[in-house]
Amino acid sequence: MDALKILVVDDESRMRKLVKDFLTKKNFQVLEAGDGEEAMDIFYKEKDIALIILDVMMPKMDGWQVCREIRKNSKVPIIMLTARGDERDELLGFDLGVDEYISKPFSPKILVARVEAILRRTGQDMAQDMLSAGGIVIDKAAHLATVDGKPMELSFKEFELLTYFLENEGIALSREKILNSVWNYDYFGDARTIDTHVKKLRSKMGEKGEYIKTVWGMGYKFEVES
Amino acid sequence: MDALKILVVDDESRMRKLVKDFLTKKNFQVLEAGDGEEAMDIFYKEKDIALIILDVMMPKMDGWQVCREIRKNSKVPIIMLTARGDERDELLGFDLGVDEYISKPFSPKILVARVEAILRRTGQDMAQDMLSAGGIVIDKAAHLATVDGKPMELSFKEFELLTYFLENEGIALSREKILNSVWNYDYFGDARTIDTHVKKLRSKMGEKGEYIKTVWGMGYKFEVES
DNA sequence: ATATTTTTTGAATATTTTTTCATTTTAACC
DNA sequence: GGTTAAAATGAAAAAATATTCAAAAAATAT
Repeated sequence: MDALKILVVDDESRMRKLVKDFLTKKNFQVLEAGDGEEAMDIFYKEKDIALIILDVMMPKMDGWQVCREIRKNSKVPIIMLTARGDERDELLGFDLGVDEYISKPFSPKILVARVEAILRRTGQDMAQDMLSAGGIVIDKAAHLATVDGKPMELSFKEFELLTYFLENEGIALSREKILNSVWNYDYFGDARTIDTHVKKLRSKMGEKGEYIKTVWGMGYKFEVES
Repeated sequence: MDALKILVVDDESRMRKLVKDFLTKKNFQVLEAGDGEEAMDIFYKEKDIALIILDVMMPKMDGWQVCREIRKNSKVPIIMLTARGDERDELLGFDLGVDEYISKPFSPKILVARVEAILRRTGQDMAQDMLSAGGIVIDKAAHLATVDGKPMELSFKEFELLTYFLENEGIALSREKILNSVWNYDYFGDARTIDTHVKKLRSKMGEKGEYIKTVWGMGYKFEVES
């Protein structure tokens, strides 16, 4: 999984470094720009910037201008760094499509929290780990599986197994293959243990348990209808 | 600390619901009135309304009348919802002591921004860093958490942990992840220490302790209901 | 310094999951 | 149909994991 790119725009290099340090620690890739023009350059060159942190006060092209310019082409989330208590700014900003404000001075912790919250909200985070087929939905982030909207109470292994099935919809999977993927590769117990798990899965899935089909002399296959 | 009360007056219930939804999310308590008379009733009955959002066009008693009536006794901030581009209205309104205009149709985001700006301006603010879910409210600024309005006595770590849970509502969190976020990333103690904190949190949260769910073989998840 | 509170640790206990295994049922083939 | 191999089932043992408690250690306040 690649790190998400965050562009930090501020004329003070110390501030950039501070923010960068904290975001880097959280496994983001941080790009820096010292002024608005540079920011635009980088933004257009790099195709996949996930979020921009923008200081309002900058020489040449200020934060608002940069924001306006970017909004012409992109909906990338923008966090503005403002001086404390300037609500006029905020009003202006919300019209421009700013996602969040953080007033200086701020704690890096808050910054990081907001960044993560926004990325989560805009669904860019963790690649929206969702899977679905035939009314069964798997939300990896929540570690939750539902049938027709109703949550199933699955154990860890059951969840993993069902996920593996969904990821390989329509493909016949040998017990060996399942064992190697869902269990550890060095596992060496009885292959029949899979049968038991399949049994439980099927029963917890109700009538949709039929989607897990037995492939005789071979293993199992997840398939919706036919 | 109690949520601030906002009175929304509009004859269209759909509009009221829309506004209510957004404000509720930001942790305001929203009261609704379908016409001017009802609005006056509620305003006099409830002593501490922090702000009123008032539609101009209403049957019986229109927005102006309501505004005039309220201004006889109170300086509570008033936001008027007007049809687009009716400047005559605005002129009239400023004489009457209207604090802000928002012309329909508006984006709820803007509405929320204005509301918060006004409350900040009039010093009633405190909305800042609030989080809430399922009757649990966290005021980061005050470092205070409440269940159904009743404050919980949380230690520092407990507070941080609960905050982290709220910030990641619905997401399964591994112990490792929790450790890295709530504790320092270089912390290297026993992961069981989380369990102990969870236990205490749950007990202090009363029956809502159930919202912190155990994700077997994985960690914990904060989730309301279901 | 001393007292108090918070945080962490470690071990006992409880719970849940996973695996095993014997038995029954099912499918494929003659 | 009868035979055989494979899969489904159910119950129970084994393993893994979570909860709880009490006490030690650390941090804070007095």
